[in-house]
Amino acid sequence: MSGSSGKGEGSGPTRLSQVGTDTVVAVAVDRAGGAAVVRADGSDVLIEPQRLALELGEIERTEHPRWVWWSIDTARTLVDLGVRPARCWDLGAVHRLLHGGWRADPARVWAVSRGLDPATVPERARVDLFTAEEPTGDDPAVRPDGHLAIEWLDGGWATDLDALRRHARLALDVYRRQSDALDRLPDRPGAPSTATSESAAELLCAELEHDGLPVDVDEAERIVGSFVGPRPDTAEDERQRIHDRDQQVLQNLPAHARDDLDLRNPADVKSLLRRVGIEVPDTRAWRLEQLRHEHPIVAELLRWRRAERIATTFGYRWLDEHVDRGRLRGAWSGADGAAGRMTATAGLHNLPGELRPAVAAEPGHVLVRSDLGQIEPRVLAAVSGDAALVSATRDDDMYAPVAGRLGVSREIAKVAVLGAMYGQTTGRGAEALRGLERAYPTAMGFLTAADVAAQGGRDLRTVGGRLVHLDGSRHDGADDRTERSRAAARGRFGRNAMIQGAAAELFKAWAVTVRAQLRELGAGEIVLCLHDELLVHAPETRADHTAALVDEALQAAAARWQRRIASAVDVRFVTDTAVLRRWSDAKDPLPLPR
DNA sequence: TGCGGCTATTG
DNA sequence: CACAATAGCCGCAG
Repeated sequence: MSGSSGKGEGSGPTRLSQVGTDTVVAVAVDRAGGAAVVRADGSDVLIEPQRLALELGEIERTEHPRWVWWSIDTARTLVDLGVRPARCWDLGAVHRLLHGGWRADPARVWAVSRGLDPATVPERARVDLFTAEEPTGDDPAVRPDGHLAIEWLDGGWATDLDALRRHARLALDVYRRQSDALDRLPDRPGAPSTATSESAAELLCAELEHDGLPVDVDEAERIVGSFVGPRPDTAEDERQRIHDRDQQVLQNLPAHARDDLDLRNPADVKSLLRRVGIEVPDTRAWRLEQLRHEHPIVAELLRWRRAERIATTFGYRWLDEHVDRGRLRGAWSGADGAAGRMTATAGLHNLPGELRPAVAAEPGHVLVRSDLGQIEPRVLAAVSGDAALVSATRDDDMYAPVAGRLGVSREIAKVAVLGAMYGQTTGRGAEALRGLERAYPTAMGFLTAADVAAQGGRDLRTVGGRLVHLDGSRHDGADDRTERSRAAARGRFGRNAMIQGAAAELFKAWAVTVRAQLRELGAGEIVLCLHDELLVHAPETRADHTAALVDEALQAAAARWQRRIASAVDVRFVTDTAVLRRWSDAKDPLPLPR
């Protein structure tokens, strides 16, 4: 599948508009204005707003197309309408894959797809000064200089059907160009496959935002209350609570020393500790933990920190803001700016362990929790093609054979492997690192190559084709030592991005495979993605079925993902899957219903 | 009001 | 206390 672009008429390449055997249609939709669907053969369907759900649903059922759209905004609108397509192509997501970075607004995606300098993309304010530059060409959405016209520039989305049809046609044009670019990417034969799974992941994000994570609100309130007391009735009440909690710590000091001490100010905490004879370079919890027995105020302080954290970040205000009708909802992103992991707001990705009992299946349902075991070292074996490391992945615990080969304990082997992937050069794993170099030279060479390239400020690409941009610019006035430390940091970042990024691609391939199969079988819905862990909310009666589906989906996704790698290898990936009532029940799973 | 530093949580 | 993320509060510069 190479990009033989035929003779072009006008400007665009005329490559066949298909991914595999997919039928491709572009869609532009606006809830108030309707939708335009444009097929690859140029035919189109215009849909009035009141018939959106009906007709879009009908196209999905009868044509089963791959839907092309500009960004996750379209996915959100469709999900909102109750339309959940099986397959899609998200121009914004593919743009980020091909070109890196975070910004993927239509004006930018369009410009870059046509080889225009993104720095010349006009901004709204500038365009206003040059109204003479209003579109005059064949397509009123495209300016004479090749950039998208004013209607696109500030998120403005024209809502009449003619404009929507133009948006869809232009989307199809960008799709063809992106598809070509992916086919031509050197040494990344899997890039087109990454593009479709990254697109589906973006759609999954829209669904996660819509569906939310099931929360037992009473339990959540109970847990928050156990840290910070009952809900304050008034603002004054709340201030009093905060004061009381502060005094609980400060009463350990003589009265005259309590004033002017702010527990929220690290410098004040240092001087507080100095008063009781404790000198510390910083006041982080792990450091204070070791001094717990030195003075009673240390334990009080740690307890205060815990409560303060719940009160400020995961307290009643957090519940009120993010939990609605029993679901915790946040904004999801399919790929962060660095290596391409999914991200989420509203605490979905950093919920403290104490709050996990509040994440619970609804009546008649269960949570199927599944996580990938040792995903990063397994991914390292796959992307580097290191035969010895690949054979270590046959073990359920791949650190065991590594430890055996190195002649060190499992713990040391683990620290060394993780250290190699993070770029650690000192500490306990440092000596074992030399052993790794001898035993797994191909894997270590892969990491070193990424490190060296990144130190030099050269951009990298993950095995799936994601561009990881590195800023190699020198800062004026930075001395040699500073510059060396910046280069080293870039090296660690680049080395890790190749692993974390590839792992994120595998994870998303798994997640969207699970999504597709759940959809077909009505066996539940994904409610959380957590880097290497999936949470599926499933009907109780399908619990064992759903658990099996999740495991089988990994094998299918991992096989497809490995076929993306030029030096195809056979790494074993493993899951740990359990059926639970509450997220916290991981240690005590439900027996599967017979 | 915006930003860097510090802190805490997660994978 | 390496790699990544979100998020709160504080002090300080503008």
